[in-house]
Formats: sequence, C-alpha cells, structure tokens
Amino acid sequence: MSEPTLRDVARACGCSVATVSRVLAGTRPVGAETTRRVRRAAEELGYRPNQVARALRSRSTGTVGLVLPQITNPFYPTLVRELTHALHADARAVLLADCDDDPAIEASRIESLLARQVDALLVVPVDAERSAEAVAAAAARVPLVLLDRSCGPGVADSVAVDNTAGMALVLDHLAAAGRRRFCFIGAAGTTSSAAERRAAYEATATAHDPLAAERIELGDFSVEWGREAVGRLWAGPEGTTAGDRPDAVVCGNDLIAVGALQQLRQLGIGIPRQAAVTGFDDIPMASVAEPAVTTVRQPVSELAAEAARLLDRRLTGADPATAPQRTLRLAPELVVRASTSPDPNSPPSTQKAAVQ
Amino acid sequence: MSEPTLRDVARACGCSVATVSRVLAGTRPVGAETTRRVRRAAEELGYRPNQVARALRSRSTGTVGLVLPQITNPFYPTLVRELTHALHADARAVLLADCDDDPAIEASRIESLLARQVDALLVVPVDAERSAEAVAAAAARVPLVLLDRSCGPGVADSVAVDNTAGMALVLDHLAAAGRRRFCFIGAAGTTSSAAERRAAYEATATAHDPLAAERIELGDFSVEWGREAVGRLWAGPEGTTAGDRPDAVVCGNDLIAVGALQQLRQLGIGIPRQAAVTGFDDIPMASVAEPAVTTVRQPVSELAAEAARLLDRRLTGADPATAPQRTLRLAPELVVRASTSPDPNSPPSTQKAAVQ
DNA sequence: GAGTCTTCGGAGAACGATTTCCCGTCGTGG
DNA sequence: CCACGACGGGAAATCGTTCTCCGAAGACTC
Repeated sequence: MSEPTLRDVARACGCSVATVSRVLAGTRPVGAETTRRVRRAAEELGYRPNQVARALRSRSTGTVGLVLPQITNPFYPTLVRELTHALHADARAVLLADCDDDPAIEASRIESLLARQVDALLVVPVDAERSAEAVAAAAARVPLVLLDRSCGPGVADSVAVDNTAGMALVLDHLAAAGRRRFCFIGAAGTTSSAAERRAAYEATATAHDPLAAERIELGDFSVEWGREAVGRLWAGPEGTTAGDRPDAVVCGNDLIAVGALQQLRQLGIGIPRQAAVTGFDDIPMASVAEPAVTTVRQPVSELAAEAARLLDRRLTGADPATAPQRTLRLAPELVVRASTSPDPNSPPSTQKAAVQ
Repeated sequence: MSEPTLRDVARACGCSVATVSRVLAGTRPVGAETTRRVRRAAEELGYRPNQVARALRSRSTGTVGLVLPQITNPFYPTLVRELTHALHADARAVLLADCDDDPAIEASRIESLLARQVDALLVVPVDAERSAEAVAAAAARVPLVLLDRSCGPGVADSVAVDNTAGMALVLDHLAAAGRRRFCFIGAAGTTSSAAERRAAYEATATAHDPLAAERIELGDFSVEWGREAVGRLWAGPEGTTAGDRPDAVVCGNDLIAVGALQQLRQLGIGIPRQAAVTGFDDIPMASVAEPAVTTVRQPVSELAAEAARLLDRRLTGADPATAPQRTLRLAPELVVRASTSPDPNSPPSTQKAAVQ
C-alpha cells in the first residue's frame, strides 16, 4: 500500500537494513551477489529513499532558501531561473519566499526557512539597514549569500553587479554623445543598489555637469515613479527655458526609465533628440519599449553561478565557518539602444565594463 | 552551542520531553505551573522546533511543490507571488521548480519533489500530452492541482482561466469596432492554453469572417515569433492588395502581440488605424508597449486563491482521495487599450466576461 | 599453525519530534 | 472506607534513514 521503506526492501531480499542502505548509498563496498539482490528488490518494490528521514539523520536537507524582495520585479525571474538550475544541478531544492518589499515579512520568512532546516540561504535583502538584523542572525546559523544587493559590511558573502562601474558606463556613453545636462531618477531608501547607483551618479555626473547633483529625484523602482518624476523635473522652476532642461535622464532601473519615457513622450519631448533616457538591469521590457531603452545589463548567469559556487564552498568546502567572507563585484555591460542613440537603424551595440 | 532540542528544554525545566511537546504543541492540557515553567525554559533557550523531525514523525512536511514551465514567462511571477503568499498564510512553504519548457526536466523535477515528501503539488504542465504521464503518476501519490493549463481529462483538480470566453471577449470587441479581416498568431503544440485559444479563435472568428480560419500562424509564445509571424502574414500571396490585409491581429499571448506590434510598425502599418492588435494575459509589458496592447486579463489572484483552496480541501478536508475531481474555469476580463481603440486619449476600459 | 588483517554483514543506537500507553494522585459518590 | 473517574505527567515506541560498533570467516604473514 504505502511507500516501501528500507525495511521492506531488506525483508524482501533477506538482509539487513544496514546492508540495503550501504548498497543504495554506496557508502561502503558490499559483496557482488548481495548487491545484486538488493538492487533487484529495491527495483521491484519501487523503493525511493525518504529524504525527510535522510535529512533528519544526516542533518542536511539538501535544500536552500531563496528570499526575494518582490518576485514581480521583472529583474528577478531570470535570476530565479538561473539559480534554481544551478542548484538543481547540485541536487539541491529551492524553497522560495517573497517578501513584498517588507523587512518584517522578510524576517519572518527567513525564520520560517531556518525552522525548515534549510542548509543555506540566498537572500536579496529588501533594505540595507532594516534587513541587516535578520540577515545577520540568519548568517550566524547557516551559510548565507547576499545576492544583487548587499546589507552592511561584513555580514555575509555577497555577489552583486558593480553598480558604480555600470553607472560610469552610462554616463560616459551619454557624455560621449554630447549630453551635458544630466538628471537622475532613482529610488529613495537605503537599498544598496539604489544607494550605490545614486552615489555613482552624483560622483561621476558632476564631473561632466556641475549641476548634475541638483537634478535628482528619488522615489521607488517603479514605472509610476518614472512618470511622476519626469513631471516634477519638467515642471521645474518658473521661467525655465527649454535650453535649461536636462538632455539626459539617467534612471535607477529600467522600470523607472520606461515610465520616464512614457511621460516625456506625452510632454512631446523627442527621444533621443531632445532628451536621452537610460535604465539599468536590462529587463525584457527595456527592449520592447518605444524607443528601446539604453541600459546596463547585469550578468545574471554569472551572478547565479557565483552565488551557487560560494554556497557550495561553504557547504562542502574545507572550512565552512572560518573561511573569510567574500564580496564579489561583477562587471556589467552597456547595451546601447534607440533611447540614446541618434540613429535608430544602427544595430544595438554593447560595451563591456573593464574587469576590475 | 548547537540548536536546542526538546530534550534540552525538558532538562532545563525539569520535566519530560512529552510534557514539553504537549505544552508547545498544545495537543493536551497541561498544568498551569508546569506550562509556565516550560514556556520560560523554551523562551530562554531560544528553542525552535525542528520541522524535519516533526515532518518525519507526523508524515507531513507542510511543503508544497510548485512546478512551472518557465518562470521567465512574464505571466508567472505574479502567479508565483500570489501562490506563495496564499500558501504561507496556511503555514506552508513552497519548493520551486522550473522546467525550461521541457517535459523531461519536468518529470525529473516532479520526481525530486516527491522524494522530498512534499504534501502536495501545484503544476503548470509544460504540454498537455507529453506531461500527462508524469503528472498522472504524481497525482496518484499526492494531492495535485493543475494550474493555468490542464493536461488531459480527469487527471487531477484543475484551475484555469476560461480561454474560450477570453477569446470571445476579444473577437466581439474587435467586431464591434468594425474589424472584419481577422488573423491569429498563436503557439503550436498541445499546451492546453495554446490549443484552447486557437480553437476558440477558429470557432468564434469564423462567424465574423469566413476566411479567419485560413489566416493562422503557429509558433511559440515569444516576442520573436510575433515579429516573424507578422512578416509571414504580410508577405502574403503575391499581388495582394492592401484591402486584403488583415485589419485585426489576434495573438495567443501578450509576448506575441508585442512582437507583432514591433513588426507592424516597422512595416509602416498604422496601429490601430490599419490594423488592431490584441494579446492575452495582461503582463506588465502589455501596458508599456507603444501603443499599449488590448488584452485579456487573467484573474491571477483568484486563480491562486482557488488553487490554494483546492489544495487545502485535499490536505485537511474530509475525504482527501475520494472527493470527485474539480475543474474550475475563471472568467477573464477584457482590457481595452490603444492598440485597438481609435481614441488613444480615452482611458482604458475593462469589461468582465459573463460568469458562467 | 597461530596470530593478524581484511572483508562482509548484522544489531542497534542515534536524529528530534509526536503520541500511545501507563501510573500515580486527587476528588467524589456510594 | 473503598472504588472509580479525571487529570497531570513520564517512559518508551515510532517515523525511515545513516552510521558506529561488533562478530564471523577467510586470507595472509612469520
């Protein structure tokens, strides 16, 4: 009736559970004839090892928790895909938790995953500050890798794109195309990617345009905010002449860029003639917007592969706990599309950031 | 050092593990004074029940497997979000598996989830035919709910949108707007949503346009295919005059519609003046395309809620195995946008399909 | 030929919770 | 005064593996 167990197989082939376990797990050599008998019996009964029992005994579930701020952010599906495939290849399963961008939910999800005895956690923290406590507590209990965003220094291993380099690619590209009056639409809050991109913009753009730091609008990573922010920037101080308007709208991510684009078009601003627009992440939407958005592509596969590698080191490595923490910064790539390029017919070109 | 167990708590408060378990699980009344002592000890030690041990003993992991064809299809993230939230509310965790649109991978993922003793499975099958065997085998072992797509009759409980009703909404809307020459770009293969939408198009469109069934292009659910298919349709037979071109391009989903839109614009076809374009699903991309795509919105929250409810009935319900299988069809909603509406300034309107 | 290895297999103790018995101790009614 | 039920609590079996001991038997060395 019910699922056959090791006992059933042992009974069927007339030997002990220990022997069956050894044959099936291959942990110790077993006589040829016995091996054959065990294999046959297991096959005939359709025996499948119970992973829960195995996990209890071996103190390892072969399961990794993946904690995301909001899976509906179009940047994450690809990441999830790459991660699950990488982890499945190591015979690990993925417990998924979505946090609805709320640090409190995030803390409770992490707690729940730990209670389920995950072997490790992959966390994209909601917020650098408000996630820090829960993440640090979790990192003290299991190997933990921060992904895409970080969360205070020295908390855990971390893999992310080099936001500063990415922003530099964008700004250099815009400057090379003759843009001189920059503005930035980003996300408020302390989310590390938001903060890093903002800081990189301030630092780099000021070199090209002394007033760049004064034209910064901060909201959240959404299409709606992109629209609203353009409204604010273009409402501007009274008496502003067209010549004072920004000619380059640098956005904190692609969602914002898409919103900005919509609003600019509605205001009758020619893209890219009167204003160039750039995004960040290279989500699918960026390439179907009209005009297609120039953006910074994150190396998602590498991100996932490195995260899996870091986990593996901690889980199977020589010195799991004592090994020094690693922080990896991956080089992004500029994807030039029609929203900044004067010639919409030229094929989109990409440019890799220098490897650091 | 290591995580405290029931034994540790029992030792700390001077009573037996049985008592501690009873207090914490609340399975049997325990004296007031003892209860207090146990609670304090548990609190002080920071005791957290080990879910793996609990699962082994109680034969229930509180875990549900979610099997998706391809999480990078923008329709799924919202579904995943709703599902995880609904299941977390029932104190269940979600093991996620992505199949890369491959029935073989799907079968192996399902097998792996079953070995991990999931209490139930939520499956969006890759293909109605080639997924049937693995899904049926799984359904025989645990409660299983098919989501969004089905997979042969009588295999398992199933919740999906009413594709036929959705297609009817689209076609009626187009006909009411005076469109007369329909064409359809869909997905080949036996995936149930692909097949149902295709069939519904054939049946319904023919009523408005006798030639509708002759203008069908089948590929896959992607932007690229949308572009390519438009190329084919507009390449058409030699000598075709503009008056013979379709004036309505009905697409199997939004991705296809976006691709179609791009190609039509490139060909210089005015949207919606010369040709209307419609999609299906209402993914975020549909509303940011230019022009925004008229589409059929799937009731994703309801889909998730109903799936969770079906699972719950099987898991906690009166007669888990014997209860008759249920097939739910949810009513979709038409979202009219600029790709079919002559007046781009009028706010997008929505129209609910009649509840059946 | 006696002692020492090696090899193969079994018995049984974990792992950490739940749950079924069972045993005292009261209180109470006959 | 005794029997009986209710109640609080403990001992131990159980879930299905893994893994550590142990023992027996054959192979080898000196």
